[in-house]
Amino acid sequence: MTTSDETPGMAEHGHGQSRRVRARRKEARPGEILAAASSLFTEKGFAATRMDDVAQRAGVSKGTLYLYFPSKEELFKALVRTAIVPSVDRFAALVPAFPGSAADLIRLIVTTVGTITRDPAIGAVPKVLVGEAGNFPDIAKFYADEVIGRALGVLAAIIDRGVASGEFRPMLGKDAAPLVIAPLLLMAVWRHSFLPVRPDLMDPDAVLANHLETLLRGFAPDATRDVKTEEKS
Amino acid sequence: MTTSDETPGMAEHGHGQSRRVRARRKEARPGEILAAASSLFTEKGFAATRMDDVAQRAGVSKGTLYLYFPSKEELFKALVRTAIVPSVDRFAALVPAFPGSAADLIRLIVTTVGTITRDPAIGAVPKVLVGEAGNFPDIAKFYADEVIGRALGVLAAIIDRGVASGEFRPMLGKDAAPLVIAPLLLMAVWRHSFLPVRPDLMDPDAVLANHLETLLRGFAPDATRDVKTEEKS
Amino acid sequence: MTTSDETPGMAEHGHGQSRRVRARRKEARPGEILAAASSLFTEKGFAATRMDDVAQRAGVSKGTLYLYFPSKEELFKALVRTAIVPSVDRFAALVPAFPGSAADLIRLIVTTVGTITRDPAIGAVPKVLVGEAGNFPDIAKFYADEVIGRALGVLAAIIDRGVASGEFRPMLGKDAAPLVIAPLLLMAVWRHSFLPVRPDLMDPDAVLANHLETLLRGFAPDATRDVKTEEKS
Amino acid sequence: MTTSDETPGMAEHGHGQSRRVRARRKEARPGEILAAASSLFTEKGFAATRMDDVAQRAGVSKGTLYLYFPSKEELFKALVRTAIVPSVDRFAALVPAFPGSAADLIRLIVTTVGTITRDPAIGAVPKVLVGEAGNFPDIAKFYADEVIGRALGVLAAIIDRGVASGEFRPMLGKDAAPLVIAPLLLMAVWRHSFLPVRPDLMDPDAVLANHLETLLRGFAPDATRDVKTEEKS
DNA sequence: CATGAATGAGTCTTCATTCAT
DNA sequence: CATGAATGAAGACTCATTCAT
Repeated sequence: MTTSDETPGMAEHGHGQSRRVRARRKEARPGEILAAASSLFTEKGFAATRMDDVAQRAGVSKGTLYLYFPSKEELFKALVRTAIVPSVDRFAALVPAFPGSAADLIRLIVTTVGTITRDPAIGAVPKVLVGEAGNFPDIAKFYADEVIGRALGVLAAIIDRGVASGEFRPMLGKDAAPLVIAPLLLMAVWRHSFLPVRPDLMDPDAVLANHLETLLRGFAPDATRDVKTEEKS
Repeated sequence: MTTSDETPGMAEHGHGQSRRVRARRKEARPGEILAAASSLFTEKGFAATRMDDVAQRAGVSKGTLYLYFPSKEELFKALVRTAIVPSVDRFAALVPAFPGSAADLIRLIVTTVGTITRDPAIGAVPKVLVGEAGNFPDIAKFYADEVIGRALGVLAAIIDRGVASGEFRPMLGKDAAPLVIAPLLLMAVWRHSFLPVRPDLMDPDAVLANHLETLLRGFAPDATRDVKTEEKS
Repeated sequence: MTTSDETPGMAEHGHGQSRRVRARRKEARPGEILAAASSLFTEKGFAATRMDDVAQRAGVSKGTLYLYFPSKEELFKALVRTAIVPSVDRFAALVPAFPGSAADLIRLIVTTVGTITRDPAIGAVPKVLVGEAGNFPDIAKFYADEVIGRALGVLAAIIDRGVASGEFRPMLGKDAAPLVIAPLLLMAVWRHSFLPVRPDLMDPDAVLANHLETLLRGFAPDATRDVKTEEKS
Repeated sequence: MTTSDETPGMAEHGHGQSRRVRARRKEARPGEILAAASSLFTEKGFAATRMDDVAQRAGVSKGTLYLYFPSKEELFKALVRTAIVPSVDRFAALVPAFPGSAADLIRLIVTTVGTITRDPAIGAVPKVLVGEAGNFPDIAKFYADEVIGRALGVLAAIIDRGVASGEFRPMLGKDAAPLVIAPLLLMAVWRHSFLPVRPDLMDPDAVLANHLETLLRGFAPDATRDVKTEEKS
């Protein structure tokens, strides 16, 4: 807020070059800090991460942190905003224009998200949120609204579309959407929390492959098959 | 407020009686403390829970905590031990003796665990572990070994049995087991972290019902059907 | 608040003595802390006094401070409350019952307050308030209401009484009351701020003696008076 | 908000003109900074005023402050020097040449100073000094020497002159001089610290009028005097 | 001369842990 | 065994001061 880039074009006239260098640095700072914060929040959790550590890893002093983010909590919120929201936006934009079937779209989403969660800077967020949501209800609210709500909405719409076209068996998209992402989240969390100590227990890639297979088979309509054993749960 | 001085006048009557009460209390203490710790860890996370709060909710003094648990971390480990491990044991014992089909067994497990995760004292643990695993690798290891490893092992065995008997389509139990619990964990976390702020986004019961339906349909073998569109993902 | 002395009489039965000692210490703590805070606020001002210093001078640890006062500001408020308000109460109670003339009463008050302001623990307060009133409007309000307002009210009542009885020349007590205390405040501040560096500039006792003389002469009515009652104070 | 970029386009016209403006500005800078510092010290006290705020209110950058004043403390010293000392000089010069009586001179001084203390830039100084004298003994010393000592000296000389001429009753000017300024200081402080929160408690003008009346009556000699010259101020 | 980004020492406050009673 | 007053290390945040541009 105080760091608004006022009159950005003006400086070009005089010693524009020197300004340029400064400006580039100044503009890069928030990103560097966010990257440092992301990796530390992932490793240690929100509460256990000290601002000193963030500063050190970002290569700046403690005071500089507060030049760009007014508090630790705001730093985390900014992380959520910059790391997650754009991804959701991308997918939301994808849906209406997608040419293929609903199953293909789900396949695409699961595969892509599965890849994204490998990025520590992104996988961190769900992990931290799970741990800290109770302490910071406004963060939880923000995340629930901006990320989860919209992501589930997009998925539910896809599923409902598949149901309407007869591609999927009858069900409510709202009740099925969480099933699509549940294993993705589990894998993201797993990678960050348990894979380091027990790499043998789970092979994320094999699990995700099986997830897609099982999910789409499970969504398929009855057709003329005789697999009508499972009625009510 | 929570620290109601229950039965304050009782002890005055006689030593025998008061001692009885004392003794009974004394044995109950660890359990009361664990219960208090569990609910607080759930609500606020491990780092944000103060020993003061635990003492208050347990109705004892802060010093008493340290009579039973040498540190906050040990308190948490004890919580994991007492709250989770027995449940896993119970299920592990169930598997070999179970008379029904593999699908029935999975149905039983999912339903039962789904109910269990409603108990805040138990739902807490995964949530806290996710958030704190990075800080306390030995806890993560302990939990990965004692709980996750064994739980997944049990599930994998069931699935492999179902595959062997032709009840399920060919797959590795190891790769499928996580799919059984992923939505269960998601619901447990959801209940604790986001349900309070966005109760409209998800109906846990409906999701779990759909989970069971989708999962078992997805596990079913091909039979003589023509749903052979999904080969490799 | 959390330190409520519940069931204070009960302990007498058992090891009452040991409790006694503890209790005495615990009860003395707030006073010791207030005394330390008072002297430090006097010497250095509110903002420049570190809680570390207060703790050290009070002979306790930093944490102990927060056991009794939830913040630095509350510590200061408590100081105002305990150091000043009772004195004002004492004088307010004095006025209606006083047998002598209005002049005698003013003489008594000025002399007594003059003595009181020698006590560093009390002289501190006006000094600090002057410096910090702008930062802590609620403290200023509290002090203006509880101390200044009431003190001026008492003095104004005395003066109005003197005017009514013909002992003083016609004037409004409200406009004259501040004149009574102005030199007292000046002396209090002087003692704390400038006496140490320039002890020669002013002799507080001689000034106060002259103040009394000048004030009561100045209050005397015109007329054919022989107001030679006030000799030396 | 206070930092309005006044005349932003002016400099673009020509170098000669812009340089003029610059030069004029440059000379005005110290005064602008001092004015900003004065108003802020008044409002918030010395310690609670940030150099950021001073810079902003003065309309310059933080770095510029240090171009003119090497430190916060020196800034304050300069404030004392420029705001107060000249006033005292003016009065000191007045005394020997004054044609009227001692009472008239005191009347003049009290009235003038009473007006001056309305200027926030000047009323600030005593207020701040009171609060900070303990922290900055050299400031206190400087102020006690340069301002208080000389002011009291001037007043004492006037009073001694009045005593010598029989206009005043016998007394030491040194002991009476503080009485002249005590209510003035009280009013100055009052205006800054308490008038905002309790405007009803005191009417500074009425009090000062009564002060003059009471003081001069109180200074008058006993005897068969007819010093009934002073009616209303 | 002027700027404002960067610094880091210093301060308030919290909380796990200890120990005299 | 139980208590709770006391401790002090640690962390978030502020702000006077510096210096490259």
